[in-house]
Amino acid sequence: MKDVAALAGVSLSTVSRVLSGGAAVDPGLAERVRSAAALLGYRRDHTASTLRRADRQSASIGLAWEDVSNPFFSAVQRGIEDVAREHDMLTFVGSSDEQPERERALVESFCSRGVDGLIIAPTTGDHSYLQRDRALGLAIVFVDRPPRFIDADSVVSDNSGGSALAVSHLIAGGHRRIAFLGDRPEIYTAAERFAGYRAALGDAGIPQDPHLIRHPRYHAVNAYETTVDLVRGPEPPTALFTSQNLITIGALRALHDLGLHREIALVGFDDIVLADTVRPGVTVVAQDAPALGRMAAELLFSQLDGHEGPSRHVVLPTPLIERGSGELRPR
Amino acid sequence: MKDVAALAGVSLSTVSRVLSGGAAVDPGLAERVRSAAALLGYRRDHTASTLRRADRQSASIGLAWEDVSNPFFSAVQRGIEDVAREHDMLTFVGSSDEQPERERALVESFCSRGVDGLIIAPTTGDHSYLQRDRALGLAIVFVDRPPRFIDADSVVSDNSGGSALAVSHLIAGGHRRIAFLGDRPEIYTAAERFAGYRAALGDAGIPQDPHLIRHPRYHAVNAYETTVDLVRGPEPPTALFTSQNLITIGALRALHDLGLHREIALVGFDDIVLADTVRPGVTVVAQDAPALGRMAAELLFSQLDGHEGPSRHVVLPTPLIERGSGELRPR
DNA sequence: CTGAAAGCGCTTACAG
DNA sequence: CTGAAAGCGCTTACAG
Repeated sequence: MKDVAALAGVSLSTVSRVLSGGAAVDPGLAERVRSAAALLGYRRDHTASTLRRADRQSASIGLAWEDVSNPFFSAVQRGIEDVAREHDMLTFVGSSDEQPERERALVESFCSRGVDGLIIAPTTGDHSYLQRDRALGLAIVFVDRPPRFIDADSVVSDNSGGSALAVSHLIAGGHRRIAFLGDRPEIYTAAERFAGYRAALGDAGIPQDPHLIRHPRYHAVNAYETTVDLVRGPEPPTALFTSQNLITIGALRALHDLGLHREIALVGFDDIVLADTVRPGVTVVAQDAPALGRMAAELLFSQLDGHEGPSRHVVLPTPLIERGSGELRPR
Repeated sequence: MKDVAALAGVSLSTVSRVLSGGAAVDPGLAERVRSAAALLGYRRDHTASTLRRADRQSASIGLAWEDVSNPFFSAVQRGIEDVAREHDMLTFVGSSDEQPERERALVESFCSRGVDGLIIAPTTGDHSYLQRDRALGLAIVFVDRPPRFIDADSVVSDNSGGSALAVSHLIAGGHRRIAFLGDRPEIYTAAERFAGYRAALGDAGIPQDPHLIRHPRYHAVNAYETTVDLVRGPEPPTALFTSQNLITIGALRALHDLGLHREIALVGFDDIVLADTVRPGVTVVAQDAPALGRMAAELLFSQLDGHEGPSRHVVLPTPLIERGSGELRPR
């Protein structure tokens, strides 16, 4: 900037005023400054600007996902980016791998680089450590799951409602032996989906059978084995409700390998690629990941625009998409 | 930091020395500083530190993808993150949507926030605009595609070799009418894969048939229509080589809908979810996206560690994964 | 080993 | 409208 000022023959103040565009400057001088800047290929140091500016905004936000390579989160991220771009905001992104310490380290890194806001898919754990930064003006929105021990804006899918919808759909198709395959119940989404399953059974007066309730961890391979175990058991289910995308994939592989994909009904939570190409097509209740992201970003920017008042908790619907696997009748 | 110094009863210099950990400080003083910092919940402002430090490193890098929500890029990103974490580096990420202006705006934003390095999946276009920053010490690595008009490190998959492998595999299975479905040939990867297709045909002495060469744009729905058009034509292919994941998905849907998935062979470039669940399983040549990311990150950090010398161009292999669809014989 | 002072690249009251 | 000066939160020669 010094060089630009020297070349244009004006003071640093004037260069700053021209380049930041706010204050009134003589058009002739402004033009001289602009052409000097262009000639030198000058680029403003945004971080130095942030340091001195009154608003102290860095125009960057931090995203903490469970795993950036999970297509669900990358779709959420894309929704956020589309909104952030309109605000000229850049995004830092990192993975917590579901480890609270790692999430916290990530948040620390984001904050020490002066982000204006945080969008977090919270790990299971205590989030009160964010209270302090929040009180100091940091904007925070939680997505996919609500946090614990902190009151803040959140955007989640209707996990229990969507799950109840899925299970009720199977019940309406005549099923009574419906297995539940879900992530560990400590995880909020897993617990909510399990609750939806139980609610739907309860509404229909169907007792829960502990043998049909399984919690394979996350990975598709475990879901595969769990499915094999279930269908080979003494009283196998006539339908499966697989409450997470990787679990759906594992279960689907197992049913196909065993040749049972036309015998045992399946409804999954979360849409998956090729769900409509497999035969029968995979019936799912679908989350709208980009919409979750857009909504989270809008809440965040409204906080940055000065929104006060009680926390907002948005729940997005999860419609049922019928493709065949969920419409198979019990034998 | 002022507050920490006051509470510990030392100068700012001493606090800085203790917290940055380099210089020798009296252990007693150091302890006083550390407990004062802990008491106040002090967090160092990393950007201010960057501004003044001799090395001027911000410990952040920028990633410019075509689309952050494309699972291929999010897998590359994860590979980068794993390496970056070891170096305590944070990553900015954004999408260019294959638009050169958008990529450039993204790079500008990254640079004005002082990133130490850039990993770019380049859009088709001129990248000489990066020369200047590169000369000024910015580390740059290109991934997935090489850049044009700039010499820099790059990491790509063996697009032509993998494609030739795929097509030779079909030829070895007895096919001679093999259709090519690829992205627009202006895109580097598309051109390379097309070259591999032609090379394999040439090696086998099979003439190219223009009717069998199609360039549906990117989206799965176009690939669907192209496939329908191909197989309903007067001299339909007996095999398809679909040279991109979304194209593979579109073609697969079309074959399944038309009931031709056991008649017409298919090999895709890039692995896809459920490829082993569809019947027949989808034969592909697979890229190792996390490995591309890790390698790109390692090249980047070696530049930051002072690597000099000619640019390095890494080509990662793309093995063939046989699952059934590529092993169907011509009727 | 420690502190006072200068300065990184900017912005912003404050005079003029 | 313009410039000289102070200062954002840090680090780093420079004396002591």
